[in-house]
Amino acid sequence: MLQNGNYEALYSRIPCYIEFLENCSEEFISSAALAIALNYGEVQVRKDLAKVSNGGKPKIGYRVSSLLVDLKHYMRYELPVTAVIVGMGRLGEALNHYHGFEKLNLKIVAAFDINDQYLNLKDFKNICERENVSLGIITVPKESAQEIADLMVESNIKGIWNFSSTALNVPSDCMVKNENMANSLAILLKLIKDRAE
Amino acid sequence: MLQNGNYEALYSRIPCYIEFLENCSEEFISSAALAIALNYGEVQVRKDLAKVSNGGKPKIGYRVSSLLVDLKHYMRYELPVTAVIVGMGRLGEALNHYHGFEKLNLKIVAAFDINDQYLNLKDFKNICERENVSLGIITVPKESAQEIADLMVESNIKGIWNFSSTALNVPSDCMVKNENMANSLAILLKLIKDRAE
DNA sequence: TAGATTGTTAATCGATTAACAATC
DNA sequence: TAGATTGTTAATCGATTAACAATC
Repeated sequence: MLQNGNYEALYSRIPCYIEFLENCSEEFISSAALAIALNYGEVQVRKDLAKVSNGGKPKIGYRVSSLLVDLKHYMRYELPVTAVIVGMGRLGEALNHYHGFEKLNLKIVAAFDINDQYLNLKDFKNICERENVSLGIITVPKESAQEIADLMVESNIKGIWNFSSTALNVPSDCMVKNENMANSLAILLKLIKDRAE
Repeated sequence: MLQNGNYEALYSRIPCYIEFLENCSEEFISSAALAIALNYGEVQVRKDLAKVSNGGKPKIGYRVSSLLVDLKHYMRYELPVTAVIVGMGRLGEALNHYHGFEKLNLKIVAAFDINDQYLNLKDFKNICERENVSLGIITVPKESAQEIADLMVESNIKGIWNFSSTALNVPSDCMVKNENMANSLAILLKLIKDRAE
């Protein structure tokens, strides 16, 4: 496993900066204005931007256009990635049609399911190798999630976006990001319930 | 805004403990076994469980059944919550049919959309008040997200699960949890790309 | 020059990990 | 009693915030 810092907190804010700046018509913007718009601390914004760009100018702020270039480059948006998705239930369908992945330079090249209106899993490895797929999206029920993950690892996929509600076992050179809807909701419900006393 | 600690990290692990223990047929379990199964640190498991239950027994471990009771009670699973969902595109449909919210004691009682096969927004406030709705799920495009959020606040909703890709402005007694798919994916892509050198 | 704004250093905070003491 | 396992105290780590110095 590689070792140079994780910065997930930072990585999660950068797309928000990008989103906001894409819709910003000014030539320059200050850290204070960004902080207010995105509900972050002012110092935090300056720290984030310092890590990513070569800085703003006192009294003027940051040039929006070059900040955008720097932020996107930092996130490596310019590198295209191809993905496949396995499990074409409602969630799989939703992700497959989602607008907003294009701007990340992600292309979903194949959709698999046991339902034969989609691609058959027997062709999975071939297709992944031919299309040089590096991301796998898992939207199958938890019972079959691990076997799909195994197939993905075997097919040289480097990252898994896991929507099934089970922990996956994969070698350390394959990244897994769990996106468990029910768990995420459980956190919000706990916060709501605690506030209500 | 209430002030007694946030513990989001802890809250996000608890549903995983619960999930695992639901499918565990032993009478007792050790922190080490849980740690291995869920890929957490052993000490972290013990700290988490100490916060939630009244403890295990050295040499024996934790009683699975009472641990489950304590974990669910800590998360307040016993309190039912009613929710509404606005925006019945593919993602809205997926969430509306999602299995796994029931176990959290959440019931989605109404689905709204401008498409008139669903409920009309003009009845929103009435329905929310009648059904005592405390959670709103937003799956509309970002252009209309803020106005839906305003309507929810006005209708006394206490928490918003926001799938639109924009920051919402709400008073501090309404919790917002952002679930921005594209941003979440961006983080994973960044990690994958960095690893590939 | 004065003032606004960036950049940096130090302090705080929270979460995780390590070391070890307590207990069945 | 010895050994396994829990529980707790202290150390570490990372992220955020506060205070202030640098600069245009």
